[in-house]
Amino acid sequence: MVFYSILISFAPRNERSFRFKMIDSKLDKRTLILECTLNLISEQGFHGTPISMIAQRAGIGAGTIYRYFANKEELINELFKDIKRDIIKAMLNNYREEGTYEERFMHLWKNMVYYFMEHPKEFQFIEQHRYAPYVSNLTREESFMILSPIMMFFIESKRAKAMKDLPLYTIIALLYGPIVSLLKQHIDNNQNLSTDRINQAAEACWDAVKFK
Amino acid sequence: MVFYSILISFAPRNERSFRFKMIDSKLDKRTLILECTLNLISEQGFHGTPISMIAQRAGIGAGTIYRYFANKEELINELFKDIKRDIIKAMLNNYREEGTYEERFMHLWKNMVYYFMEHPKEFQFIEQHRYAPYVSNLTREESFMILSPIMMFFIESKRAKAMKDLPLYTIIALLYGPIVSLLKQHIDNNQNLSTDRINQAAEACWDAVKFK
Amino acid sequence: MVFYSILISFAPRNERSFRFKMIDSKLDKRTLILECTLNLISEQGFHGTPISMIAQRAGIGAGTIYRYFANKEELINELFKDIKRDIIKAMLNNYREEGTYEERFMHLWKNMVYYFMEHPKEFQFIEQHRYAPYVSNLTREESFMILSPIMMFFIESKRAKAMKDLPLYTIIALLYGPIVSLLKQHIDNNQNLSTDRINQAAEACWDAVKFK
Amino acid sequence: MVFYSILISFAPRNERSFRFKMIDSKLDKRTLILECTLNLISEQGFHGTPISMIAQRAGIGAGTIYRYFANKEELINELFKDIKRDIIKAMLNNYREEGTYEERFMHLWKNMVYYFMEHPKEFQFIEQHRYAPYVSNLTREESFMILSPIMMFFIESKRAKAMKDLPLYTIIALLYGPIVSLLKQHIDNNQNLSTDRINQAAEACWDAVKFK
DNA sequence: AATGAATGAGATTTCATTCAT
DNA sequence: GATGAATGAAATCTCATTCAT
Repeated sequence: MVFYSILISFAPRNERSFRFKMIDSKLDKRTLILECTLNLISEQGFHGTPISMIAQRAGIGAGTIYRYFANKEELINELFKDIKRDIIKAMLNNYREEGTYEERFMHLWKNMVYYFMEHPKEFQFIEQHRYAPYVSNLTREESFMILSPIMMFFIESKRAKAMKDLPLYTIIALLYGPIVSLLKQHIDNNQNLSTDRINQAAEACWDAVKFK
Repeated sequence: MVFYSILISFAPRNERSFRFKMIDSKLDKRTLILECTLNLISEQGFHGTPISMIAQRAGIGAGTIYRYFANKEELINELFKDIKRDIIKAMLNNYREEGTYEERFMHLWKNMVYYFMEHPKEFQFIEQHRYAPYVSNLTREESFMILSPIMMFFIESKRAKAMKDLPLYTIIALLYGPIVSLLKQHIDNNQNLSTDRINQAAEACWDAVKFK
Repeated sequence: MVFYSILISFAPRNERSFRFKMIDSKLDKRTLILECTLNLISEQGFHGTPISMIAQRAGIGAGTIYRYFANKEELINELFKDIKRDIIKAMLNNYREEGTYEERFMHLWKNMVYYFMEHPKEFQFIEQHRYAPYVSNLTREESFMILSPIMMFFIESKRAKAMKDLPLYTIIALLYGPIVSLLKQHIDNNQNLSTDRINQAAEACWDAVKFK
Repeated sequence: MVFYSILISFAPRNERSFRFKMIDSKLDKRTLILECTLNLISEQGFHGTPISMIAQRAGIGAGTIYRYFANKEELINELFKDIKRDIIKAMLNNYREEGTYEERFMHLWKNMVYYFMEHPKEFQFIEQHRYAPYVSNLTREESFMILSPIMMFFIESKRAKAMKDLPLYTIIALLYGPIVSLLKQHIDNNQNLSTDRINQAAEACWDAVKFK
């Protein structure tokens, strides 16, 4: 469940992350490796992407990757975490705690849809690797560390009788589940996501959870 | 998009299925291999499940697997197809074209949830392998061959003004997406799916698509 | 050196060979297996011809082959020996110990060329497997058992000062070597062997060995 | 037809050959692999020479071989091409376009015999793999690219009425065929090739093709 | 720090041979 | 006698990881 797993991984940046924006060739290379990994995995699949191919694409030596990541598992893992951070960031883009609950929901929900539409590789990667053993372990560890603004929004909405009094996780399923399905249709099945379809679906999602 | 891909694969049973219940050691072995594969993949993941391990678990020689499946890809593929057939069968279990549209929806929707709850390995496998290259090809090939009762139900519901006039694929996303999310919570995150939660979610899904 | 190895393998038929012409289903099957083996090897190469394929082509069970041949090596071996016998037989076809030495040489030499032209599979098989370890051992064992009419012809020709006084094996090389080369050209390189080319070459070979 | 296929492969040396004499560990390893392959194949036969054995003999890891050759077929192929180059080089050793045609023929012909006598493994390998599918393709591709000095020599000899007016390929068969046969006797059958026998055979070959 | 050649464990797959039917 | 399913040893090949340069 990505929505959930995204929310909970809104953890404080570690040392590495702090240096993230510095113009630091070491971190540039780290980012480069992650980008090449994402691109190659979305092109060739996980099986078809050996470390040597990532190195070649990145224009570096294979051994160099091991200066940034302990092993292939950690590389995938870090990529997963980085993408989750980006998703959260995108979803909260321009989000203000004002307006009606419906308006705020629409903002968050559509932000996510548009982010995924603009980043299909990230979407596919997250969906594909959700079940990988290392990812789920990680997720669980981080699970109760953070309560993100989005979780807060749901809780507040329920309290304010704007949303049905459903279990938090049921709400997440009702709102995030359709996003995944719509995007898979969009990406895989050529069931194009027009602005109209997005708006209709957003409304329907709200109908599912809004207080009657 | 599994809901969809499941629907369209409601093809007539092939020879194999007919002979299925015969006490036929050859078919027993085929089934045995598929079962061991499913179990091992759900335990060890796809990467952690070499052919040799499947053979060992099944108590047969590794080469024997190649008498039943041309290669590992075909084995996974056949497993995927078999599970899809079972899911469809389960969803249509006791389904009758009578009662209100809401009642009929509840029947289909809950059938699917319960099937997945009772078959978590199958659920995980289907979700995990949706992106595998062979699967998407398969899906597309079968895509327009069959119009299942479920698709018919959606179309009829719209015509009868029981459901909103949304694109068919939007409806599917709104109804199937939450199932996937709920089940992932159930299986991965220990967010248990009680009968209450299921009923609440079913109602909310209906709220999302029902004609207002 | 096939010419040589052919000559010396003109051994008395063993029990099996005696029954060869009987209408004996066991022997028919043996012959069938050998024929299919030869055909498949010439089509698919030795590597591409597993026992199971031979069995399939012959329309019999794989296990059955093991009733006729102890193992694959023996099968190839027997095929080799059978073909050698046929070649000898063909070369001596209509051969009479009369006429000039040149005439008798022409008869033998052309018989062999024509036989190979009509049996390219046999030719290729013999050439291909000359080096197989089992074959060379065999050849050596049989080597000094038989003095064939052809060897006799060479010896007599030398004695009669019709041929140069060259070592027997030199004569064989001078006469058989060009046959192999010509046939490889014919089969591989589309350097067609016309009657003219054959006659010219036969004459040239005779020029090589005839007494001056 | 090797004589021919040798002649036509007298291509300009590639990069590899240039760097050949440099003390370059990478090329040393490539050469090492080829040498071990040739030795093992001549000892154990093609079937009896798995990659792992080559690696062991070369004292390197099995995977290393795949850094130099894409697969086993390419390894054999490269070995074939390398040997062909060496043969051509040997045959033209000290060859000058002067003297009588007979003298020049003797030089070329004996050079080849002596090279093969000194390199029996190379001889056997070339003879053994002439029929391999990849080799014949190769040969054909290169077929019309090069007109070697040897072909020129034959053509010129015919024009000068030093040789009979036979088709070029017939001449090749008459001269190369006996070489193969003689060497097989020498190597397989212990029919030793003395200088006398070589000289006699060379003369006889010349008798076969010389203008009368 | 960066490289990429080398490694070798391990994966997939083939196939000669056996043996229960 | 015939069969062909089953076997499993062995072959080819891949690739994550190491380490000398």
